[in-house]
Amino acid sequence: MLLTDRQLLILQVIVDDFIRSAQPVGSRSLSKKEEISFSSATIRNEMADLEEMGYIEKTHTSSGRVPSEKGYRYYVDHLLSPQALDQHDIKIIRSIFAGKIFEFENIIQKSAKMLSELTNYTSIVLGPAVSVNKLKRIQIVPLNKETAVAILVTDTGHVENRTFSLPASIDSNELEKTVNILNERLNGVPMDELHDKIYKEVASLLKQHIIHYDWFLQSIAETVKIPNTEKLFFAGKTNMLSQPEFHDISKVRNLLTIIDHEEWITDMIRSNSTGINVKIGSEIQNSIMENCSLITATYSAGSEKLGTIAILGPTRMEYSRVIGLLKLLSSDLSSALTKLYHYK
Amino acid sequence: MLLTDRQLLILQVIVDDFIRSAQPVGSRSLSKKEEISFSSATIRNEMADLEEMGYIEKTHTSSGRVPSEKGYRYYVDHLLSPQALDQHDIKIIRSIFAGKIFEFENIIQKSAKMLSELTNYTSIVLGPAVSVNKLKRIQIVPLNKETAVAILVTDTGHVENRTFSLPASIDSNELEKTVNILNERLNGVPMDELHDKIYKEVASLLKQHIIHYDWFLQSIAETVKIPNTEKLFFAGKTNMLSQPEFHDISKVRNLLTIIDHEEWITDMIRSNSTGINVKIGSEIQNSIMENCSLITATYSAGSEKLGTIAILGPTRMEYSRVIGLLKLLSSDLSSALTKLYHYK
DNA sequence: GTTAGCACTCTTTGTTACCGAGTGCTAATT
DNA sequence: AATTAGCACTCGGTAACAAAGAGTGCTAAC
Repeated sequence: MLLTDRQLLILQVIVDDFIRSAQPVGSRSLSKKEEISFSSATIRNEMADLEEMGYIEKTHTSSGRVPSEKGYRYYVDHLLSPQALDQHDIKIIRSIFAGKIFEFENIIQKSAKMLSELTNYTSIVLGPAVSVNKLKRIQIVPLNKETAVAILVTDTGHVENRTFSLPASIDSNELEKTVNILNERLNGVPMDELHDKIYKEVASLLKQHIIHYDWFLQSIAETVKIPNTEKLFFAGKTNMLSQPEFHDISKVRNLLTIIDHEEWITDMIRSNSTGINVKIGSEIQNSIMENCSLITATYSAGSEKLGTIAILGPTRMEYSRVIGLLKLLSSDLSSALTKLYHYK
Repeated sequence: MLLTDRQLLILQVIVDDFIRSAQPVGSRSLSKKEEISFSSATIRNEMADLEEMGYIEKTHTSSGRVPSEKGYRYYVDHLLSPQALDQHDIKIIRSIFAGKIFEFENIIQKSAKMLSELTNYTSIVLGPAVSVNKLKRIQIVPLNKETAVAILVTDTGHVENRTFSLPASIDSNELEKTVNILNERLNGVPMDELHDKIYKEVASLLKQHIIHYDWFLQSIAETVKIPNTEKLFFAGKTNMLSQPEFHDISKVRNLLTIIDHEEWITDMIRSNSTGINVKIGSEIQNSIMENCSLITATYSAGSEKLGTIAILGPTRMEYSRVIGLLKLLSSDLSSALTKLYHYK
């Protein structure tokens, strides 16, 4: 059953008003708005219909109306006022990319910070999985007779390091040879294939040159196993506390607890589609996030998808503005990274 | 004016009871305790004296008493029941050091986590300043024609890395020479002296070998400037939310905001003395932390002080237990690190 | 189809009363 | 002289109740 134009208008004004005020919207206050020309009684009738269809709800029998999840969903899908981004917002976002950009993490963290400051919601950026990057160089720096640091540099300039035990028997000559072999054989290999590749291609070579090679080999292979979880960057974790729907301590606690579980957040945010994605309330599939919405946008370098930017806020979120901001940021970020990594 | 034994006893029981229950302690409930053999009227008289001397307070005219800051201070300084650590606590702390230890950050993070889980307070560990470590090796890995990653490894196995621009003119041969010179000249130099040392000792050498050396030199010198802030490790940031004194959202927000300002926390925790240090309420010198206490303990490797472990909780904190835990952990941590870094 | 009018519902706010836990003081007891 | 029993008093918390206000649904009139 389709909504009439008037119902659409009323739904839109209700959602807009509730997003702004966080207060249930009554027929009388609606009738006073300039975009609405009919009486409160008419509005009451229409609201009764909208409620019957599930787009709005009452908090109690004689209260004003509040958008339901279905209402928000409809609003986001069909009623979003054209996203004219604020000049100030644009300026702030652009400022992130003003200076020369060297490091990925830097710019990502800055993006997250700006987003959370602009919106006053929590922003989360999911970085690229290190595991898909390719090895540029491996280096082993002995610290003393028994331990050494292995350093892995990827083609994106990301550095991983890990300390491990050296075999007592090894000398610096052998170590150097090993490193050379490793670099020769492993250059350009994706990080998550290093472990296998070492056994397949490096083992035999190493055997010829190194005494006690087996234990050393295993040790290196183990060291090279980078956890393939994408790194998360947060900003504004506590912004939720200033939202009126979180004036209840226990809700806040639950929410912050979830936020501190990075693996859950990663699962929540990682998306296989590209572009903007809006999850409202129970669509997030997490009962504690029932009154939250999660808006995600993907970013990429060249044609390769790298990660996701997300904003977590109350269901009563400024969808229009947030979507606009995310679109802008993800596209700016993508082109910055494309340049940074010299994709064409 | 000295306290009588009976006043001491009463003060102690009040503090103990309040720490346990978070409820003001009345004369009647005190008189029922087995360690107390006199009547509630007597207790009332003594409490009036204790209040006059500023050790305890009333929340309103006819309420029970609550320890004042001065009361807590006296309690911590003189009345702490001998810290018999729970076997279970000891076991947990010891478990941190069970496996072979390779990496500093690992063990520190684990310590913070265990502490916060055991106590249900917020735990903060201040790591050592990287700036006092000595350079073990510097490595430069070119990513493409224009950029390269500089990697600095310290004698403690800590790795810092930074991306920077390469001069267009440089070739791999020159780069290799440069790295060799840097390593020759800078090995063992404290991290915070690298910048100066490069200008003093490396500049002239570099000049002989490298074309366009000046800009390159400056670029490297800049890259080598490691921020000399100590790294902070947190655990249980939101534990405060479960403390009854923080049932007020605005308090929680203020507190969490402070906690997210790492530089403030660093200042708060960094201590020049060694050993255990207890700061109660306003002694923390931060009005938002008025109802918090901060207990810190230092840890070291050999005779060199490395950092600080801290527990942040409500003034109504389990001082005895926390101090016990911190003493144990800081000494275990110190000996583990002493071993790890091969101090004698 | 729209709207004015009205009875009704439910939250919010304020008032009042009362209970219980606690105190300070005085007088009796040890 | 120190301790304790007794009692009047204070204050926070809770419940009960009333009144105000915002809102609804329905009916009848426009």
